[in-house]
Amino acid sequence: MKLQQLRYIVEIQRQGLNVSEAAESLYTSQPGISKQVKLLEDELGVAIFERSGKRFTGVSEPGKVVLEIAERILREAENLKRASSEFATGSSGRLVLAATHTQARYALPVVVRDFVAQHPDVKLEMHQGSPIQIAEWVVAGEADIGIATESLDQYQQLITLPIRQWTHCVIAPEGHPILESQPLSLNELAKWPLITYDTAFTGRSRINRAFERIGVQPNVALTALDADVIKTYVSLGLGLGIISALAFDAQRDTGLVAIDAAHLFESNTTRLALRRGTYLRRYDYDLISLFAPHLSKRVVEMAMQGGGDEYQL
Amino acid sequence: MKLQQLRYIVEIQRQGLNVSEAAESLYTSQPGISKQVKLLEDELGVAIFERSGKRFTGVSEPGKVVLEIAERILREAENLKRASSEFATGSSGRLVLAATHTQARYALPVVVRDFVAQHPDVKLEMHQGSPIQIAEWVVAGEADIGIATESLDQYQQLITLPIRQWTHCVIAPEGHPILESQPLSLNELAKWPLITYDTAFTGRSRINRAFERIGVQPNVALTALDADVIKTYVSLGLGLGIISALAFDAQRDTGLVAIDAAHLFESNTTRLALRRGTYLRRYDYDLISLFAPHLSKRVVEMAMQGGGDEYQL
DNA sequence: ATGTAGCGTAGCTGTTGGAGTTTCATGGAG
DNA sequence: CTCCATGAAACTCCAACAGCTACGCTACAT
Repeated sequence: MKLQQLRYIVEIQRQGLNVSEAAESLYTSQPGISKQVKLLEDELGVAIFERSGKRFTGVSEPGKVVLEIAERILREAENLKRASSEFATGSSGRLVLAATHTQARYALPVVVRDFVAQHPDVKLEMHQGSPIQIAEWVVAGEADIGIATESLDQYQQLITLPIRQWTHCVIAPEGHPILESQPLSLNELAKWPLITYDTAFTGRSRINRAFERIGVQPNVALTALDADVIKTYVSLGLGLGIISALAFDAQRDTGLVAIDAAHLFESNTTRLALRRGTYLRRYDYDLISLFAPHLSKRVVEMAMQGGGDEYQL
Repeated sequence: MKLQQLRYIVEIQRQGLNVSEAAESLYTSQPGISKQVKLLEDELGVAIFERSGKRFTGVSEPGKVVLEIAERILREAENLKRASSEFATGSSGRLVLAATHTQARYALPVVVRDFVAQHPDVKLEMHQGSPIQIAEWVVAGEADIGIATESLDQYQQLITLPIRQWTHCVIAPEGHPILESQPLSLNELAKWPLITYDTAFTGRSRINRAFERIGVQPNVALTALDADVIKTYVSLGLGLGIISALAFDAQRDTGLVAIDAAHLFESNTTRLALRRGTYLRRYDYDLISLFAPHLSKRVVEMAMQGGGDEYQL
């Protein structure tokens, strides 16, 4: 059994059972792969793939088990390389951070600044995307750390850790009549056109749920992917905005007023996602600790080990 | 990176950093190993071993991490072979069960009989040993399943599951004066010479602790590794026996009387030990379920996954 | 000082992984 | 039904390399 052979079968599966494509993506020849697959199957004594004639048509029952274990082995092999390259290159390296707009724009700048100062030799890359994209990047190993408020709990292969809680706030242009009605209620809010986040972004699900619970259909005039766009349209008078309280800055956002809405919508928890079983380098831990001081190396290790038991904020 | 290279470095560590011995135990030549180690170190960019001149004198810091991951990879590779050989050979295979005398003699016979009937093609091997030996066999992968009452919780690499609780009983020759004193007390017991298990066997620690707690020094005249020996000497009138209640059978053990001692000594829990991260075959699960019906495949899988969270009887 | 255990180096060889080309099987379009 | 496109297997060939033997060198013990 060779690591190479395992790489081949995993890649064949990834390419939808097409050996030629697998060969291409691994920069080798199709016959070479065919041969190695055959050798592996002979050695293990089981057929990994189902064939009809010369086509691969499926993964056999034993093949499923074999592929699963093979993937684990390859992941560990990846870890081995990561771990030793960390030692080899000292503090230098590359860290890919995947985050949503909200996090990238409002929460991460300070963290990134401090991290870059602490680790000048680490190339920090930020990938911005939707929560689902973020989760998938982390699962695929394309990102080392993912940060988002939604969707991260859907993936069995992710370990997620709570970073911080936050609530929504309502923003209105100065002088808007709603500013008179204190305290703010959902019914009051529903009378106005609303501008808020797109589905599956930044706590949008909590907003929907709040209105659903009182049986009121909000008038969502416009949805956007980020608070900056929302703020722009609120300034233009198109409606009231509902955004993360993290995203409002009284200094900068002139002409706008924020009203706390913690009592209207459930609070949200920003979470950090790591791929289960991945080796974390010193600077991975450092970035996490910078972002969430309560997540010490020890706490993160526990979560990676335990898997099941959830760390509570 | 090749699996072979990982095997080499792990074996070097196992053989106390002696490359020549590692070569011998892997049936290959010393220069071959030296060369592969060097290649691996070059590829990873780190020195795995510390050398003084041409001697290997230690494992470097990165080497520790590398070796740890390498061991995981090799274990998974082992799992892959086990898994596919299970499919390849159908229901046949080999299962090594390590147990103490008490278990092998009194608890396992029924289980083994049923298992053999269920799986005529599986070669069942029993290794009898001390609890510590059992634990080490399982850790080393020499035994698939270990069963004992003591010591199993000392090993981080083992998953242990509770099988059943049992208590001790006192055995005496018929007509012995102690049979008059009901209920039995520790102080009463301490007046007679006692015959019981050797240290670290079958709940002996509980026996010691009970006497310690009341500050009485028991007169242990003889210790043995198993209940059969103890019973023999009790029959000869050398003293009173303290054995597992499992080991007494009123039918067979004529001339002896057992007195329940559940109120004198803490109860003991027989545990089953598996190596963390090992692939279990269908018949491994079957044997476990036969022995402990509450340990269904699902429960065992949970324990293997979770690791931390303990299943309670 | 000297012997020995034990690793590295050199050179050789058999094995094998992979490239290139050809052949064969399948399934879909006309 | 025929023909063609797709895609896997078969075969040959070659370069790379793992591993072996022989030998030299270093560290350490006596």
